[in-house]
Amino acid sequence: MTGRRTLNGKTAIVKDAIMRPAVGRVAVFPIKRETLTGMTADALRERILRGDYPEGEPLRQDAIADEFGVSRIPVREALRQLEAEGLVTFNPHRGAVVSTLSIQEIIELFEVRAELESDLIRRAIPNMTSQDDSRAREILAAYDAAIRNGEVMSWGELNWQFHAVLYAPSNRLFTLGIVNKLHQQSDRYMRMLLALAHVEQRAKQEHRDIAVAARARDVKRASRLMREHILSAGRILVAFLEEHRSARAKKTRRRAAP
Amino acid sequence: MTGRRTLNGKTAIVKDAIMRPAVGRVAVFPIKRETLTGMTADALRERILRGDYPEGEPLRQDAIADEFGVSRIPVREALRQLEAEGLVTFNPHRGAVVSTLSIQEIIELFEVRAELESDLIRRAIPNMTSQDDSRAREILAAYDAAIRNGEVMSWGELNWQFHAVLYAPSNRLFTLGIVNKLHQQSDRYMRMLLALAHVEQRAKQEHRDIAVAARARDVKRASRLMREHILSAGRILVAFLEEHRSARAKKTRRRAAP
DNA sequence: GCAACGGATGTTGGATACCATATCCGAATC
DNA sequence: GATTCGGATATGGTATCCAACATCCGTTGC
Repeated sequence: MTGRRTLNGKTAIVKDAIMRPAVGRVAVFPIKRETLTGMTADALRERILRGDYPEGEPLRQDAIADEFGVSRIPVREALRQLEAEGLVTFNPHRGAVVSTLSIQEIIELFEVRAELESDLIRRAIPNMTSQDDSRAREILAAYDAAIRNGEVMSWGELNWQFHAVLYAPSNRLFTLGIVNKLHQQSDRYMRMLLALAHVEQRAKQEHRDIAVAARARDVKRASRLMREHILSAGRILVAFLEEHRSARAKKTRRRAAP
Repeated sequence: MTGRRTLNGKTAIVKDAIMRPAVGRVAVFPIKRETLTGMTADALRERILRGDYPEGEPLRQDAIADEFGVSRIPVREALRQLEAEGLVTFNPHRGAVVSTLSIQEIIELFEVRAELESDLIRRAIPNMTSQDDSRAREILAAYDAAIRNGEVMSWGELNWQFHAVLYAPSNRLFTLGIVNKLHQQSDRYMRMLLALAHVEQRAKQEHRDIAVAARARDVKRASRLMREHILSAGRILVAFLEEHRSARAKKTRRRAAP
């Protein structure tokens, strides 16, 4: 066996399963040969993005290594990687914690996104085909279905896919990589206010409007709508966080000095 | 002794030296307590940015660990960090190499910079004070002196400082962090064509023009000049690289089949 | 009563030794 | 000439050990 089994039913990152066709048979499909470091990084990233590890949560190397059934080395390397992605913060000799963005940083995050993404869709629309249109429509449908069924989990992924489909015809992979990282950060926070129904409905309508403008190849309108879509989402999130954080700060103070 | 001595006169990252005042004396200044991983990452980053390690150069863990007088662990973590910064590329089981940006990626790099930095200076100018003006003037003077003395080494740092001083009044640290990383990548390539005198002179004049517009608090003009400054630098670099790379490709082909 | 001191304790940062495996390279083979 | 078959070599990873550091907590001293 290649993989490493957990001792007591914990998570475990398995290498097996995929790479075991029938006996004596040759594995035709290119087997996914990732390193443990990469898999650990992926697993941790997903947990952070899904909110399993909330803001400020300390990430103990031993515990994570234990849970995944690996040694501390790949865990540490994965954490370093996530640090450079902005998802994790290292305090020397005190370990890593899930990073916290200040209100100011979140404001900037959405404004940078607005800048880059309105530019991306502007460059993408001239290259769009009817295939892109129907692809966007499909994703929107899946998006709506997910909302109706209350699948909060898949929201982030579908939201990114919708944006990515609109930007893809720009053929700008480098920029898309940057924007993808920014999306990860913003989605991590957006998930917090998905419960608020009017936010979902609003985003859904804005997405629909953008798709229509793109289908009409209306560059200016689509670009403007995208910018406004991002900026308004940012404003709503910031308002929510300001209330949320000030409330939590009060509670902390009260607990500290009762 | 805290530090680790090299065995045979190699580079060595020293922890000592700084943290040893006179005997019995207390270290007043906050001693720089970085981890070896961090120091290794810094050292490697600088070497890559300075061009000591050229594009595509394989980065052997053992060799680096040896040269710095550390074990492989901090080296591997440092490399992971640099990977996420885009300076290094990992090929599973084949090791890390200094990353190479394609022409397309470099085009995008400069266009993203143009987008973000013209926006930054636009937001910064309303907050500028005469102190910022003189600070910019100082850096420009140092920049000129460096060019006159042919100090290619300090060019990248001074160039970034000039840009950073102009953007600082915007109070947008998050965006500045992104832009800083982009600058690192672009400076790495710009250094290649610093020998071309007309490029230096041109950049110098453009910087001067931008500084004048900023001093006049002319938002639109400064923003436009900055955008053009970045885009024209990008165009020159791309032209140079296209020639350079096609020439090298020919030579490689010839050597491969003589 | 309260601040300062001085251990416990636990975690990180790092070294070292060791191993399995993937990749590369050259020689032998067909 | 193309292919196959071994070594070399470097990476990815484990296990174990240790020093430095942060933090908590009880004690001391004022």
